[in-house]
Amino acid sequence: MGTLSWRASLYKIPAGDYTVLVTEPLSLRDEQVAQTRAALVAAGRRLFGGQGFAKTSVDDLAREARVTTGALYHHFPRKAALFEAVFELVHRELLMSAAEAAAGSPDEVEFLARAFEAFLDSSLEPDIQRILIIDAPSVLGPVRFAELDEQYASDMLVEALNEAAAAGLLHVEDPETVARLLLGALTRGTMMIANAADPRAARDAVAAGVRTLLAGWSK
Amino acid sequence: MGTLSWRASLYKIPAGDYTVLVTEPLSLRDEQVAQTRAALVAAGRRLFGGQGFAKTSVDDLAREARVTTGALYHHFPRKAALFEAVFELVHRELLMSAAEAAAGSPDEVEFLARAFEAFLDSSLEPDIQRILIIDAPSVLGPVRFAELDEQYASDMLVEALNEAAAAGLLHVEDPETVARLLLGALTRGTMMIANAADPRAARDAVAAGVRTLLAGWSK
DNA sequence: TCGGTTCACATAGCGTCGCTATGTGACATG
DNA sequence: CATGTCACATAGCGACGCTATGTGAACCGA
Repeated sequence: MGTLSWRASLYKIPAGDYTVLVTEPLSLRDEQVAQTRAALVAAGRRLFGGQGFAKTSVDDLAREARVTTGALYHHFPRKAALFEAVFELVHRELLMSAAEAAAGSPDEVEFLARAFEAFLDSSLEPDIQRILIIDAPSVLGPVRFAELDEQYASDMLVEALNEAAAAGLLHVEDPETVARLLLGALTRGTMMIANAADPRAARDAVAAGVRTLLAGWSK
Repeated sequence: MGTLSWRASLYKIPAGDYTVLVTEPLSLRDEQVAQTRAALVAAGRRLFGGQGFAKTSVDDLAREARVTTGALYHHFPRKAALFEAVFELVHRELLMSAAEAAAGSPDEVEFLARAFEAFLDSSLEPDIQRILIIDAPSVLGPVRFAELDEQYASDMLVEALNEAAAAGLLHVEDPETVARLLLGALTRGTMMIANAADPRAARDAVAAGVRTLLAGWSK
């Protein structure tokens, strides 16, 4: 436990359990520590997702987590560091649900299309959009945002593109670049959907557009 | 002058002159007012572009514009309102330079490709990226950002797509959606470029990727 | 030309925010 | 059981966004 940094993901939340870096059983005290941290991250998820980063004060966060600001600053050196933990959590959930939704696809291209649509569905929830798309770039800064986004989204997409290419289904010269561009298109698609008068219709329109993009690379 | 709101774009800056809503000659006093406003917007452009919205204080802005904070709040009701004026200015400049760079293209598809590359070149300048891409969504909020982005970018893109489709060069079913997706891909492309170890190489890779996207819709 | 009105800006200060310095008590350790 | 550690709590500082109010110059009708 001694080397457990604030960046490590050791906490329990209703959506699932993640234990990283630590394999041995935790003492009672360490469990309470993890609980406090989890409460802070959960509070961050609710408040950042609901009203955005700027309008959420550190006092709000501490109150929502039923701790004091001192506890918050014991776990996270800055307000933005708590946001980063929330960002990672939400991103991980999003990836998992997308992969789950796309599992069992008949081929690699269909896997991509289904994963994209799952991504779009998630962004029907405005809190996810607020955290991952609206606030993250400015709060984390462009450099850190690019690092995390690469780690959580781009890498997986590159892998999927490469598999589809290996299967002979897609013709992609530069998967690294294409993955970012696709991700950008998807991101903007989510903003369209979230702000559309008819989100359901917008979702279907974006999904069709993305499938058209994929079709453009088909052999 | 009486109905001139803070949203109106009446100022002079080194990059060009914009006079909106007012056609009759200005009095000396009105010119000084426009000068003050221009100084504030110019200061906002420098500071917001250099250090970002959050790290730029209202005092910084007033000092840079060589006025007091009272003057700033006389022209703009909130700090974010000054940012919005800067956003509109930069966006307009970007559109004009992109259209200029693409003028004289042999066909509509080539016009699009050249305009896109001009857009990418502009984002080699980190201040433009910081304002238009990183900070704008969170500062303006998703709703206002979507409105402005539609007004300044999407509409023009939709028009260009429709022209290309009318010329029989592109097969686009839903130009509205495709425009947003393309714009999203471009936006992410600019982030790639700005954070790349070799921006020039990244620029060419993104440009090639975007041309591939367009090729996917070619007949 | 003169009086009053307007208004562009200056000045001072309030409430809130992010963050820090310091205190404290429970628990782990030998 | 004594001692150290550490997970928090408490208090407060400096900076920030914004507002209330003051002021002087420019405009305007008589």
